[in-house]
Amino acid sequence: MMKALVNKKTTKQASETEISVNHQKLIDATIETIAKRGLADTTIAHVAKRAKVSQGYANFRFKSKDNLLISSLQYLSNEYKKSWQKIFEENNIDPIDRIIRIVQNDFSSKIANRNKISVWIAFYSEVKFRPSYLTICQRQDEIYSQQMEKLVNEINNITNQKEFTPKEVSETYHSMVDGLWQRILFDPKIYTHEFCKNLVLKYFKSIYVNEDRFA
Amino acid sequence: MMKALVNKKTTKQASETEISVNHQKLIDATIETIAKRGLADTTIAHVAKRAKVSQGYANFRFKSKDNLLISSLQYLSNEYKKSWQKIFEENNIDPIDRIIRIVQNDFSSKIANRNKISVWIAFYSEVKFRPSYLTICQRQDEIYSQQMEKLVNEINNITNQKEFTPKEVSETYHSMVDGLWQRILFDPKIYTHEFCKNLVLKYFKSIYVNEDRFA
DNA sequence: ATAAAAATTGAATGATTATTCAATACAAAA
DNA sequence: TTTTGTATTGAATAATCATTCAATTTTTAT
Repeated sequence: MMKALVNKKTTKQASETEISVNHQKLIDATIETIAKRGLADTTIAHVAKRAKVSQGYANFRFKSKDNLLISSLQYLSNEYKKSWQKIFEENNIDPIDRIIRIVQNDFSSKIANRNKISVWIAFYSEVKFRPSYLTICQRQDEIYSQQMEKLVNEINNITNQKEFTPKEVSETYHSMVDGLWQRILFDPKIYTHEFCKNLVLKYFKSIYVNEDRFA
Repeated sequence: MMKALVNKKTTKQASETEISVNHQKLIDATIETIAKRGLADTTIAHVAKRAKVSQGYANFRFKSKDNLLISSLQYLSNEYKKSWQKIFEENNIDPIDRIIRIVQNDFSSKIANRNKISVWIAFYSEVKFRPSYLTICQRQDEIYSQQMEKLVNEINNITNQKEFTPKEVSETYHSMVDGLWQRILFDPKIYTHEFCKNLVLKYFKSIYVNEDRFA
C-alpha cells in the first residue's frame, strides 16, 4: 500500500515534468497560430501540428479547445503582468523614471509586437461573449490601474500638480496604450514604437509642464 | 429593341428598390447578430433568420458570407463617417466648439454603444488576415485624421499653442477614442459616455490651458 | 387572364472541424 | 525480460455550416 503510493508519486512527478513541456509547447503554438492565422482560423489541427503533437493529444491534454484558448490567454496575461509588476515595485527608483519605464515596457518589442497585439485583440473581440475571457482581462486591468494611480499620485505630489487627478491621468494613459496598440496593427509603418512612446511622453509633458524628462 | 430596353430598365428599377430593402435588412441583421453572438458565432442561418429571409437567399443575395460581412463593415464605416464628416464641414462654427462636437459625437449613444463597439472590435481583430477589412478601416481613419489635424491646426493658431503639433494632438485623441471604446466594452459601469467625454476634454484642457470650454 | 421573368425558398451537399477512443509506443517496476 | 501503467497516436465520428440549386411563389408585361 505504502509502496504503491510512493511509486505513484514518483511516476506522477516524472510525467508532470514531461507534461509541462507539452503543456507549454501547446500554449506557445496556440498563440503563434492565432497570430499567424487569426482566432477564427485557429483549429486544434493547426495548433497540434505547430506544437508537433498529434491532434488527439492536444485535445486530450487540455480537455477542450476552449480550455486551450483560455489557458493561452491566461499565459499571455501573466507574461504581461510580470513585466509591469516588476517596474511598479522598484521603489528605490524615482517615480518619474518609473513611469517612463512603464511606457518603455508597454511599447517594447517584447510586448507591443504585431503578433502579440493581434492575439490580444482577438481575445478582446470575444470578451462580450465569453465570461472567462472577460474575467482574465478585467482582473489584469484592475491591478494595473490601481498601481498606475498610486504611481501617478506620487508624481502629482512631487510636481505639485493638482489639476488632473491620478485616476484621470491613469485612465487616459491606459486608454492611449490600448488605442495605440490597435493602431500598430493597422499601420506599423507610422505607429513605430518610437512614435508611440513619444506620443505618450508628450501627453505626460502636457500634464507635468516643468518636468524635462518627458522630452 | 427600344421597348425591350425600357422595359428592362423599369423592371430593374422596381426590383432594385425591393432588393435594396432586403439588402439593408440583411446588413442590419448581420450587425445585430455579430453584436449579440460575436463574429465567431455569426452564421448565415442566424443572420437570415433575423432578417426574416431564407438562408439560401441570404447567400444568394450577397454571393458569399464573406461578401455580406464586408458589406456590413462598409455600411458601419459609412454611417460613422457621415456623422463626423458633417461636423468637420461646419465652417461657420468656432473650431473649439467644432472639436467639442466631434467628441460628443464619438461618445454619443448612437456611435459608442456596446453593440456597435463590439462589432467594430470583431472586425478589427480580423484586419490582419483580411485585406479588405484593412482597406475599409484604413481609408476611414485616414480621412478622419486628416480633417482632425486641420481642425487642431486652426485651434493651435487661435490659441497660439506651439508645443504640441496638430499631428500629435490628433493622433493622441484618436488613440484615446479607440482605447476608450474598447474599455466601454469591458466595464460600461465605469466607462460611461460622460466619463469618457470628460477624460478627453481634460486632455484638451491640458493642451489648451487657457480655454475654459474644455471644462 | 396568361405567359414570362424574377425573386425566394428550403432541402441536399460537401467541406471543415472538435472530440472520442481503440490501438500503439514508451517507460518504469519487478 | 516481462509486466504494468502511462503517454501518445491517428483514424473514425458526429456536428456544424457555407454553398448550391431545383422547385415554388411572386411580380411584371402583354
